Amino acid sequence: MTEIAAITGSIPRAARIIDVLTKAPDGLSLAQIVAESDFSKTTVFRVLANLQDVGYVFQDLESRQYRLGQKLARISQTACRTDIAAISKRGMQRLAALTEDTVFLSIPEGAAAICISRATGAFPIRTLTLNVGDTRPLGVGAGALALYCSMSRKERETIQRINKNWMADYGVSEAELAADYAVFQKTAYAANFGRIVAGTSAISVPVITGKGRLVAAIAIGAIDARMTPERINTVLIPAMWQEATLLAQRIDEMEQG
Amino acid sequence: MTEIAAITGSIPRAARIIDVLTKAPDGLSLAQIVAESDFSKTTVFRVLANLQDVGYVFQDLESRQYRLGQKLARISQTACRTDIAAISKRGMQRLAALTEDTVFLSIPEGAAAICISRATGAFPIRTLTLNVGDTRPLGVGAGALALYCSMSRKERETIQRINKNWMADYGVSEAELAADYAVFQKTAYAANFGRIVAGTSAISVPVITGKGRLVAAIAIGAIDARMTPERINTVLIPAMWQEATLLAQRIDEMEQG
DNA sequence: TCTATATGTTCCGTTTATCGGAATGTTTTG
DNA sequence: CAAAACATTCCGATAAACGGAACATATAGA
Repeated sequence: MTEIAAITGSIPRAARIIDVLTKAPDGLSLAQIVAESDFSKTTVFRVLANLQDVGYVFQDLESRQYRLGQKLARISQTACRTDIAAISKRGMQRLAALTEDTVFLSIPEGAAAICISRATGAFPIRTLTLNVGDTRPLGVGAGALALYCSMSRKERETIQRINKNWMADYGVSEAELAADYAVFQKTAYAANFGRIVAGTSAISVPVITGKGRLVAAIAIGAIDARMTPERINTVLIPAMWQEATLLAQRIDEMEQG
Repeated sequence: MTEIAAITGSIPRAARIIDVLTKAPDGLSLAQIVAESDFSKTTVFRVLANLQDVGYVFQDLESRQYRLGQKLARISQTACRTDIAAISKRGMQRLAALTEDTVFLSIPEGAAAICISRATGAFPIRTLTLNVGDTRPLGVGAGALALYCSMSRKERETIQRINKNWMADYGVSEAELAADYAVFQKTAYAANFGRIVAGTSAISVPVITGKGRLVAAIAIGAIDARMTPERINTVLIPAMWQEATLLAQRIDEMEQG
């Protein structure tokens, strides 16, 4: 019963407009933003005026089109202290090439997992369950499950409390999550067989630095037929562990040097 | 007559809080943000809740501290399509080493100039008129003046209209700006002798790509004693033009390759 | 372990910024 | 030069934001 909740409040509206502008690096006219955002012309105009005041947006002198400003660029530089997406790129591509499946990289953020990178392999049926930028409650989906299972008991409890409703949206009960956790403890990887999208399965391993900090999870998704125990154990998991270790090392290096 | 205008409205408040968080990449507690921002606890809490909803901010699970989220990182990547600050770094450092003075790089954004990079030379008296991130109305200060003077007549008129009040804040009249423009046309560089900060002078040249697009201005600032016509013409300007040409080439390469 | 203090979260009546429709300017287009 | 599209301002009604105070939770000290 997903009520189509209308966006309300200035900040969500501003975020929506920034989102629209993000998809058009070369700028958009007021009318275009109105069309994309479904807000009234006046509202868009006023929000844009506010965003201009704070430097997040500016208006091209000739075209009058609105574009994202440098201020946002500066903010984001502190938002991602180490650019894991960039560091991991090569390893992700190696995995995708080797396995021919789709490889995802997710990081934890609060009680959510965010997909920050994706690489697709050569296999003709592609499993694109997650787009870059998508978020899931920790524990739902292979990558988010690997992250969840790699956290302390206290953290896991906090997560369950926070994500109660969100998890329900995905139809995942606490019992199922507990079962998944138990499996992870035995196999040392997270698995999700067709729970989110029927016909597709995914497995995932965590990326943990030398100091024990959980930084990400590497996941591989494919159609069920390609996810045989045989292939998982002999091909996928070894390769994933290798890349996870490599990535963890590179992150350690970055944060020291 | 600078009335201390209290920040009002959700968007400016949100921007202020994001600013505060930008200065603390490792997160801040609610109380700390309240202290830094001068908003009531309730307001900060509510704004943070909004920012969490849109993914700009998240709360660390254990420490409960608030931090900037990945969403902002992604937004900023489109905000700066070519990272001029990064590309220019070496050249800026070369200039600072050669001249021993302070080198600034500013880019135009709407009717403003934003300083996006700075390099300091060895000379013991440092001229730090601009910080990275500072904005000036186009035409005020050497860098912003070089940008202004490199624009079309139509653009310059638009700028004057938009920046009328803002320029007045700096005590720059339209007549003075017109005079500066005339000088630029003759000398091919912008100069600002002690107008903004007494005792310091600055000169600037524009950075223009092969296709004629104005992308930035390189400026050098120093105490008046170091800004002799002799030194400007034989040392500074040639070096600046060289680096400006180099930078323009590198930007062209970036945007094609 | 229990108390005290600091910190974080919710409640609620008041105020004020936000809302969108309509009117007014402004620029592009035929 | 007229008409259409587009951008900006105005305005009354309303809903969202506001902050103080009450409540809950976490941290530190006895």
